[in-house]
Parts: sequence; structure tokens; C-alpha cells
Amino acid sequence: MANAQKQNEQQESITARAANYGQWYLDVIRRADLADHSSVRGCMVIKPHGYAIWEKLQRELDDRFKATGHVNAYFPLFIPLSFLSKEEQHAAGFAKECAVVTHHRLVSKDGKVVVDPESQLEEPLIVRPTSETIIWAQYKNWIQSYRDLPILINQWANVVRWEMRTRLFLRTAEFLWQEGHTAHATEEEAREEVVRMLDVYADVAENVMAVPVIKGAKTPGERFAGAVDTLCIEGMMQDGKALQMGTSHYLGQNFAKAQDVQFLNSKGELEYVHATSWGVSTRLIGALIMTHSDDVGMILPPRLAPIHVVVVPIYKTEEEQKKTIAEAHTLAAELKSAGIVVKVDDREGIMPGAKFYEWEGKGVPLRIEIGPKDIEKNSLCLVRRFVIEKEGESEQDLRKRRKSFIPRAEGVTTVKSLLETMQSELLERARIMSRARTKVIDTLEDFEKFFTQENGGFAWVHWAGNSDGEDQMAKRFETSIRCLPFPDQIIPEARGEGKCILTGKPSKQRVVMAKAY
RNA sequence: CGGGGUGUAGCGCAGCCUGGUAGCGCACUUGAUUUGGGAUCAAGGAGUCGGAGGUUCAAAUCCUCUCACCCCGACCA
Repeated sequence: MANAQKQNEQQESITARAANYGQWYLDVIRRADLADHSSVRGCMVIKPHGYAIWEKLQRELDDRFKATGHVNAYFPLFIPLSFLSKEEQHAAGFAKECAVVTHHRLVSKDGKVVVDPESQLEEPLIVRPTSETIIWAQYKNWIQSYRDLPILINQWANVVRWEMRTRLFLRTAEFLWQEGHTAHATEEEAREEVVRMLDVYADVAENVMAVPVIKGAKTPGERFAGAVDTLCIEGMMQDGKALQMGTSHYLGQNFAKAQDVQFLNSKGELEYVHATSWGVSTRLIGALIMTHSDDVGMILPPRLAPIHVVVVPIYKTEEEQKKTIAEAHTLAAELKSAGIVVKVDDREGIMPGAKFYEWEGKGVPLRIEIGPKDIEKNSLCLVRRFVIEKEGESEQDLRKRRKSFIPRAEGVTTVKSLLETMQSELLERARIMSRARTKVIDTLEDFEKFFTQENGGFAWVHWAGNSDGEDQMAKRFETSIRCLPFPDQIIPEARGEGKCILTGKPSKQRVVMAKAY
């Protein structure tokens, strides 16, 4: 009775919080034990569980980078101010959010540690907000001939952007990421690289993270500072807002010209190098949380779950305890030898229900309960973290549907195939949610209704406006053009030509508009 | 940078209006009974109330200053 009551209270409070997405989001992070606010402004502590997910994501990305011919390297954290001055446009894009190192020594004064005014640096150092500048200063020395190209390098690093407002994972002052920086002899080759890496990101988003994305190009106003073209993948979070999950830039010859990086082509002529850069960050963990989580906590796609299966022994007597725990470890060993990561939760003095909630909150995809009855019947009780919800289904039915009993002998094969099923079902589940909030819209009235009276989401609208028009839309509806989707990304009902939603001018294709993080 | 809010035990909070020397829930420790969806009872440990100054016989409470964080906005490759 008391339990049921407590549970209800908790459920209610979380559901109430769901109205305020920020609170719900923080709650999931707390339950899943992913990260903490740090005492350092805008910075985040990534806790072991959160970091374990990031490591798996890193691995998936890194494997693909290697498979497409890239290698890893590392460049300095500090950028001399003068380096940035060479690339005005690029530098201006980051000017407002740079951490600057001006001194190199501390001294004790009146019992306090203060910056030694005597130690001022002749030239301030910028803590990298991104590494184009410092990397291209180096590439200059590496490139003389077309034979030195292409350079296909990736860096795993931290960067600092002094953002006005921060949110755990989604926008922190310091964050972890990878940044690819490549140099090519021709525009064609560079542009191919940009598309190739965007495809890698989309592949990881959908097939590893189970987050559906739209691939497209940014409008000039939304482009990376200094880029000729910015491609992106955009995901839809459960509140209908868009999240930019990765970008891939064609930088043209801008950086080569700024740093004077020329090479001799096969005809013996001097040419400027064509550049690309592409990156994804710990923001992806935020995307993962916001796309899949429910009121209980995190839901992890099996491919990113640090633990695939948790085994919970259930017992009354001491004898049963011994038996079920022994059986739990036997099963765990079998699963482990099949490459499945298993955790046996044999902690004493904690009720099974408490364990269930704890591991569900952390997002573990599968649970196996082992009790005396299961041993007797020679069967296993499998409980999935999620199933695709049916309309009008009660909590109770949902819970029932998540549970299944299988013969003990089929344990390993069933778990293996179930994990694969869940991986694809999670993507399908996210697709269903995203589709439900995607709408083709032709008038400003419907557009306004979609974002005020209805829940909002992705609006496919015809667009022939300019950046002034984008500003107007942003002011009026708090929406922005997330991307100009690639032709193969356009949903069937959004194909064809039409008239711009704002100006009424003829438009060749629709763009995706949404509120965004 | 503007608006709002919060700092009290590891976490979440009450107490502040109306000043009298700190409390609740969770967590933790010990013991007993429990264990198929968040256990119960009993006993216990833990806080210089964000910091500094002021008013007062007396400050978590009132006043001044300050710091930090959170939320909303502006900003956001």
C-alpha cells in the first residue's frame, strides 16, 4: 500500500515535470547516473556510466573513420591570438565565446593565491573553440605537392566555448568531441569527403544510436563560420524540438588562403588546397536521452549499452538464495562467452523491485529474473526495457507485454536475437514518434497553429526567402530552418514545387522548419 | 548581458513573513523480520543554515554587500 502510493506520487511528479522538458531531462540524467553539474561554470562532470556510453559511441565512430581511410592525431589546446586574426570570418564566428589565457603564473598574496601581474603573456592564447586554425597552420608545413594530398586526419579532443547558457550534454562550456580536418587537391574530392562523413554520422545516428535523422544543408545564415557549405544531420527530440547532431563542412579554399597553403599540381601549377571539417560531440548523449527516455529513466540502444543484460536472482529462503545466485552466475558465464555484457545483481537486502527500477533507470535493455519457479520449470523470465507502445494501451498491459518466458536452453540465442530486435525496434519507435510530429504545411496560419495549438515538431514548408525572412520567422514563431533536405530525404508527401510560405514566391523544394535546441 | 528563482545533513526540501540557538523525507550505520515491481519496525550517525558585514541580550530568520548555481530570454560553429 505504502509502496503503491509512493510509486504513484513519484510517477505523477515526473509526468508533471514532463511539461517542463528541462526538468524531465535532468531527472533522467540523475536516474541514469550519467553526469553532474560541476562547480565550474557551465561545465559538466561525466560520470562513469555516461562516459561508458560515450566510449562505445567513440568506438563506433572511430571504426568508421578508419574504414574510410582516416587516421587520428592530436593538436594543441592553445591557439595564439595572431593565428586567429588571419581568418577574420571564422574568428568572428567564435569571438564572443572564447576563453583567453593571458598569464602564466600565480603568486601568494595576503594568504590568497592571485594571478601574478608580472607574468602576463606577450601574446594571449585562446583555448580552442575548434581547431581549424591551429591545424591548418601545421598542414602548411606538410603540404608541398599533390602527392602529399589528401590529408585525412581526425582528432579526439576537448574544446571550450564560453556559451551564455549551458545545458548538460546539449551545450556545455567544455565538451568532448571529434573533429576531422582534411585537405584535398580538388573541390570535387573535398565535397565527396564532406558527404561521405555526413553519411557516416547518419549511419551512426540511425543504426547505432537508433535516432532517425534528416540529412541536409544549412542555409547561409546557419553555416559554420568560414564554411562555403555546411551539411548537417537533424534529429527530432520527444518534445518536438530539433537537435543538430552533427555537421560536415566544405571549407573551400578559405583556410588554405588564410594560411597560404598551396601545392604543386601534376602540371606544375600552384593551387590552394581544398578543406573540409566535420564533428560530433558529447551532445550526442543528450540526443540519446531526449529521443528514447521515458518516465522511468533512460532507454539505451543495445549497441551503446555498457551492460546488455542484468540478472536478478529472486529468493525467499537461504537455500533458494544460494541456488538462484549460482544459477545467475552460470547463465551470466554462458552469455558472456557469447559476447554479451552481463551484470549479476546479487546485492543482499535490496528488494527485487528496487533493483528493477534502478537498472531500468540506467537503461539496461534486458533483465533476466531468476527465481525458484524458473529453476524448477527450467525456464527463464526475460523482461525487455521497452516495447513499441500501442495506442490506448494501459501501463499494466505494457508491462505484461515486456515480459516473456522461454526454455532455459534457449537463453543465449534468445537474448542475442532479442538484443538485435530491440536495436531495430528502438529506431522504429523513434521513427513513429517523429512521424507523428511531422507535418507538411502550406500557410502561415497552419504553421502558427502547428507550433502553438498543436504540439509542434518538424514543419515541411516551401521556402524562397532570404536570411531576413528567416529572422522574421524566428521572431514570430521561434522557429528556424533546420536544413534544406537532400532530395532522397524528402518525405513523399512533401515532394514537388510550390510557393514560399512567407513570400509566396515560387519554390523548388520544401525545407524543414522547427524549434531547436 | 536582462528577468526570475534557489543556496539549511550525501540528495530533495520545510522552517524565514511574526528573531529565542535546527527539523522532515530519502540515503547511510546496526539489529530483527522480509525478498516474482520501489519492504517494515526499532535504535543510531551526520548540518559553524553559501560567504562577509550590520541591527539585537539573542539571527537560518531582519538589513546591506557579495559569491555560486538553476530556470526563462538574448546568444548558440
